[in-house]
Amino acid sequence: MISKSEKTTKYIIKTVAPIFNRKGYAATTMSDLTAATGLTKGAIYGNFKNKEELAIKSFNFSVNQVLKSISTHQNKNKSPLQKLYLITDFYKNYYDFSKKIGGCPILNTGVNSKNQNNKLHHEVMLIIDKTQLNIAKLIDHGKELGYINKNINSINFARRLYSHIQGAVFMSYAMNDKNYLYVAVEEMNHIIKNELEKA
Amino acid sequence: MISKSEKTTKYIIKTVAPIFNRKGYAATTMSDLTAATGLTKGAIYGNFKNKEELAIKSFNFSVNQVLKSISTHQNKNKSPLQKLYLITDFYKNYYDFSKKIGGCPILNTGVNSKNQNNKLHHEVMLIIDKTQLNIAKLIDHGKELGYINKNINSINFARRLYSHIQGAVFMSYAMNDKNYLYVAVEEMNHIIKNELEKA
DNA sequence: AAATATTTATACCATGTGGTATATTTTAAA
DNA sequence: TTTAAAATATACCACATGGTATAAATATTT
Repeated sequence: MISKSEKTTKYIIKTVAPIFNRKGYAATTMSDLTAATGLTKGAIYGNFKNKEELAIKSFNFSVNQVLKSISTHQNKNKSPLQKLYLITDFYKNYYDFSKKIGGCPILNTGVNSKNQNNKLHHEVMLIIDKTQLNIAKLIDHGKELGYINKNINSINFARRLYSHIQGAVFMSYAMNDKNYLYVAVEEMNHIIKNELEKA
Repeated sequence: MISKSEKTTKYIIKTVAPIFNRKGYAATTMSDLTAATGLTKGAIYGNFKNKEELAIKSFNFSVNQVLKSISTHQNKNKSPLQKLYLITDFYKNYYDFSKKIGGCPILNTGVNSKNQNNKLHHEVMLIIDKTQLNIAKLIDHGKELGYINKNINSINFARRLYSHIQGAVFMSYAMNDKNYLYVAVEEMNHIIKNELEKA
């Protein structure tokens, strides 16, 4: 049996996550949160220890929205190499996708939490590490199946790919221009084909 | 004759710029600024209309520190192609360099000002546009002198280069790892050599 | 249906916020 | 050296901040 507070807890996180994402931890006020949820501070503090706990759970909610969407997108193909291409393909629509959730949570929280909120920043680093590792595992799997060149360093390649994509995510966000993403995806696909794929 | 206020105005900007850069506009309080400068609010508001004006001038100060350093670094060589390599070379040390000024002002303000402060965000876009245009001009000059392949689209290449670098700037910042910059610089140099340089 | 436990609203707290009017001090001009 | 002007400090403003104790309302159990 799901309790009342479990439902409102989820409702608060879902409602509040895009606000934290867009404005950052410090700039988001409790008034923003009560206004958005239609609840009072009493209700919010009844479900969360403090603003920070809510911010961290909101960040993880936003990140999971991204990761789930990538995962779903990847289910279109079984091959690890094709799953890699499906990652870059996902980012073609990331400008519009991330707009709906208040921007890229990794980029926004990565920048906003640095030197500001160690717990949040720690969460960001964990997610980046995890994501890069997942890409590396995909590459390893591709090696095993003989699709991918075994000379390549999986984790290094994953880091390059992620860095490249985040650059385009930032540029498209800062300049309101999806084209940065399109170009970066083309470039990444080119690199995957030339460096990763076996002849 | 330089007036007293001109000196304190510059002193305030110089002192305050890294704080705005690190914390962002909203999270930086007037108390932060009076504490750092050792001046009172009366003094600060005597030299600046409001917090926003000071933030914009601080941003431009931080950006100019970066641009001047790049420019100085570029003076090591006259050739436009070599000047391009000197740009990427500059970013090898950007982790330590930007740390001194509170982080990359383009990245930080680009993210923090989006949907938060339109004037600041506008400044960021102007600087990015200007920087990309300068890179494109360098490429154009290289074409004229016969060093660079004329088939390449200068502004598109400049955008790719900038996007790639900012990705590494973000990753190194978020992950406390200079290696992202080293790898991205190597990759960019490789791309410049293969795509730009005439055989 | 009554009693109990959980959840939410109200009213408040001390402190901090950006900003300003004015007094005081410091600088420059006469 | 006196005087006018410019720059800085003080003291204050109304309002917002994160957070809490407690009362009211709502669910849940008995």
